[in-house]
Amino acid sequence: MNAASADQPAPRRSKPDVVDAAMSVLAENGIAGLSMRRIADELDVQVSALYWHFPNKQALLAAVSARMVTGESDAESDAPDLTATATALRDRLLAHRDGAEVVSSSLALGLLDLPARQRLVDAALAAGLTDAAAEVAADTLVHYVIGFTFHEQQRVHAAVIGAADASVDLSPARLASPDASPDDDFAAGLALIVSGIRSAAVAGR
Amino acid sequence: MNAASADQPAPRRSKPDVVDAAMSVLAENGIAGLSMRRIADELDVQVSALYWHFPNKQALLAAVSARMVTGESDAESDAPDLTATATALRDRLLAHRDGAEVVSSSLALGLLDLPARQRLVDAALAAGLTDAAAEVAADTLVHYVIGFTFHEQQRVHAAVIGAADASVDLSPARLASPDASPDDDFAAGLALIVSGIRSAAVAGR
DNA sequence: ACCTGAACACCGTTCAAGT
DNA sequence: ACCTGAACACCGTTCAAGT
Repeated sequence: MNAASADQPAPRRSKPDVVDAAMSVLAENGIAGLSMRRIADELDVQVSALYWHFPNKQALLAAVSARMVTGESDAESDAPDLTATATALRDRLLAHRDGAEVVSSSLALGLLDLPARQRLVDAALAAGLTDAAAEVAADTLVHYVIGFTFHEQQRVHAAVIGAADASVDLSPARLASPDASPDDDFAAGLALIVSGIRSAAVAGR
Repeated sequence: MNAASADQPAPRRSKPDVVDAAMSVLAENGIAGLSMRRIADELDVQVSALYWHFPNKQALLAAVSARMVTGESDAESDAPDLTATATALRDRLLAHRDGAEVVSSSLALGLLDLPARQRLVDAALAAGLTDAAAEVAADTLVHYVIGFTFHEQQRVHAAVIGAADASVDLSPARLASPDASPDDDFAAGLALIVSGIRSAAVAGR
């Protein structure tokens, strides 16, 4: 039907095209289904073609991660705020299927720069921390945001698979306060850390 | 040499034997090299034999995780202490190659009970938090410990592979205070959270 | 009860060769 | 510069069959 009549100049793909394809495969299949072959299929290309654009899968994943955590809102936030920046990072991760896991691995491998981290450092400095303490505070918040969101997103996946039974599916925190949502739990834990950071500012004076 | 002369009664393996084999494969090859086939080889058994003992790889990993985080020191600690319990959990994770990653996935899938979490809840209650706040505090600490250690252990791996260059290999915190070790950074972040928890105890009174 | 042997449906990565 | 086609060395899981 289309083999002989095709007169197209054979469309060539760019790096951003590959990232686009990877992100749509991720959205549809999750990180477990994000294979190089599926990405290639999405682009109507052979798997080996991907290796001209990226040296390996991790590098492609790092580019996907950068897309997730980098955006317009970076310049908007005028006054640096710990809670707002941490919450915005969480929202970014939640906006993509398995976002926390993808970002976590790129970050740990040193393949990703997290813009939110610098904003957290600035906010901590503005709160009165020393340079060294501000770095520690930023890393603590980043670990908390990614850890919490990773856990939350993996649980969604586990629920779909049915791997965990109903009793385990409820986190212990939910038993203590049955009305709390993940958002509330996240905010409560975040408030704890931010409060600790404020104390450090006072103590370090 | 040994095929015809073998008179052994064909040794059968138990569940703990499989976990033993998995842990030694993990120690030698890391989580990336922890395959069902390598575990089977370690036991001198066919891969399919593993599926009589465990329904799938995740269940085996959960049993490995439980070994890592459960131990004798659980009953020893008389007075519940937030800092000591969090530090002890970190030490457990560090004691095994890729320990944080293995435990993290089992935990997120709801396949692992973390004894340290209950001890953290108890410590938070003893510090004066409400029931709901103590659960949040425990989860916050668990996320921090696992997130920090996971990041640290992945970086070790990245350094071995040589994936990250030297400039990225140094965390930003290290640039600010060049003498700080991972242990110091961990302790500093932990102190931040514990301080926040103490504030919550005062505020909730 | 515990394990073998063989298969199924996949993986990431490499590489000569084409245009 | 960008991609194909084919191969290499792996995966997790299933299942009939053996003892």
